[in-house]
Amino acid sequence: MKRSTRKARSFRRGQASRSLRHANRPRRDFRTKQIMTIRTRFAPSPTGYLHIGGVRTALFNWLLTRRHQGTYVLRIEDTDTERNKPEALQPILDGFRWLGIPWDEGPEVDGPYAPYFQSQRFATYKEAAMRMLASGHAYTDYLTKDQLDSERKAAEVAKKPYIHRGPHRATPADECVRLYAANPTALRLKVPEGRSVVIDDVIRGRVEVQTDTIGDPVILRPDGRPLYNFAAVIDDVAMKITHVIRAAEHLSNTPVQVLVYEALGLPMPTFAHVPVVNEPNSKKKLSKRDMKKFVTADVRAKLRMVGYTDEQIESRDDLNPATVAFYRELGYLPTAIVNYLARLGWSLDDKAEKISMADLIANFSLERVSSAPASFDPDKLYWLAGEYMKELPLEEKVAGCVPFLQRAGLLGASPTPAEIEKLTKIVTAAGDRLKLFSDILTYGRPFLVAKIDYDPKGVEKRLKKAGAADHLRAFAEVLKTAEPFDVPTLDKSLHEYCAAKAIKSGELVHPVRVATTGVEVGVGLFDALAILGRDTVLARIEDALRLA
RNA sequence: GGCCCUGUCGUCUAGAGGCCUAGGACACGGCCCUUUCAAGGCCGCGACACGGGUUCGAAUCCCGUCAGGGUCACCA
Repeated sequence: MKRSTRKARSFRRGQASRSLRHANRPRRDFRTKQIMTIRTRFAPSPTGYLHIGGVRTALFNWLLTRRHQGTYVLRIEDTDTERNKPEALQPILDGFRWLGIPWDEGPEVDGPYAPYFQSQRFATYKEAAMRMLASGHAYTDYLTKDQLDSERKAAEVAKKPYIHRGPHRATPADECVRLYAANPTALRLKVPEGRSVVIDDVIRGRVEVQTDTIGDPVILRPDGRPLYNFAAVIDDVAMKITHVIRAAEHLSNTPVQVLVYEALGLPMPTFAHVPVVNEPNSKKKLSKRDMKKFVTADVRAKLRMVGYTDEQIESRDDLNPATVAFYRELGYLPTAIVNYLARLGWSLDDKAEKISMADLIANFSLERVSSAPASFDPDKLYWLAGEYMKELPLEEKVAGCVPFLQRAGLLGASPTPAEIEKLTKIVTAAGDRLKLFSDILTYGRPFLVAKIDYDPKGVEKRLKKAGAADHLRAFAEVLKTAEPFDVPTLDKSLHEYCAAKAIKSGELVHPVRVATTGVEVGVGLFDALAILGRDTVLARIEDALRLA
């Protein structure tokens, strides 16, 4: 078993290098049975938020179709009507649009294989299930939930694996059809005995599973709603999906699906199971459940800074670092998120980290997707966010900051040209310090409030220091006549003052910074003074002297 | 527990029998620059899970062990 897997893997890698070498002729060289256009799909269930791991899977699907001029489908798997809420779809759609991962077919855009909601396709599943019932590939099962549970428990007590086989397995097909017509019930797939199912996975190689280890799964509920393993197959075929690219957690479902393809005599797609995304510094899957545990004190502080109350953080389940919404709320650039996610478990070569969307599209291949799980690294995402922010045009940076300032009450609903001009100066002065749009709240605050708060630590360290007050008073006199009140002049004035008094520039720079901005950390001092303007600077120094 | 998957620096990865004294990136530490913080420059720390084979030669191929993970629903 292990042997065949490893062989398949090295075989796969051999293929990868070949297709890399002939990257200019992908269509011809692409190693699949399909010659026709590639069609992939991402099939979320409406949960109310976009999970970071799901986005990566979707991205891989999307990237493959962009590279090969294929079609990317978004299909909504909402068959579990008890759990899914219709309004829970919008955040997912919004999220993908914001990230720049549009879908060619699916909700709101439709397409030739509509509808793209499984809840609207029940007739199709029913029809297919009836065919399986008639051909003897499925059978009726009247066992109740309680009976099933006790079977399961009995197997557990006996320490035997629970492999369900219903009482009607051996019932002739026409009898099952009659039974169902008279009394509709759950339908199960009749898993063949004593053979194996082989999955030829692009990422994992050859995977072989014995059918005797697979219980007969329900494919249709008594009320006609299909189960995932069944509906997915029917839809993938109906929507002509050529490549099923999904999370590795679905690998163990695949044998069941393969049996459904076989039972219905349907063509099989190429499978690619991408490894799961793990929690930061962990070997555990970044789970959809208990995401609340990622809301650490640090995370909470950031959310509060951008304007969320504790109640909101508590009640909304998308405000945590496992969702896309979280990064959007904090002002991460979507391009950085896409780049980061693409590199998580996939690589272009031995060097590339920052890869543009165009390069991603030009070079993405399933062959270079790692087969081992990858841990999500918030630090690296943060770094990339900064890298992308550096190259964002100034006007776009300013525009990105505006909503954050408005929410914090530092800017009105419709900013005046003068306000935008000032903000542009602040953003310019902030330079590379601005990595996230929300960083403007830190760097911009001293310039946007009428009255600053003085950081007690800064006051203690810089203003109460011996000599600081005297220098501050004397330098304020210099500032009164500095003309023009701009960066070069201020720079020159301060250094001349320090030279004249024979003090190091730091002895004056630090007190002036704390006096005029209230804090020890911020944009360059002369930039700060110039933005504030002479009157404000003098007034704040005067205020500060009362604390010194 | 059964089945399946996976093991290269803390993390993401390069690596396809000799280009490996194992490369890059994030993080971390130090120094430089400097007006604080960023940014930038330089330097450093740091990994082939283990044990057997095969081979002149193994991170790479084979076997085993160990470890981690995924999954075992009338969820998806």
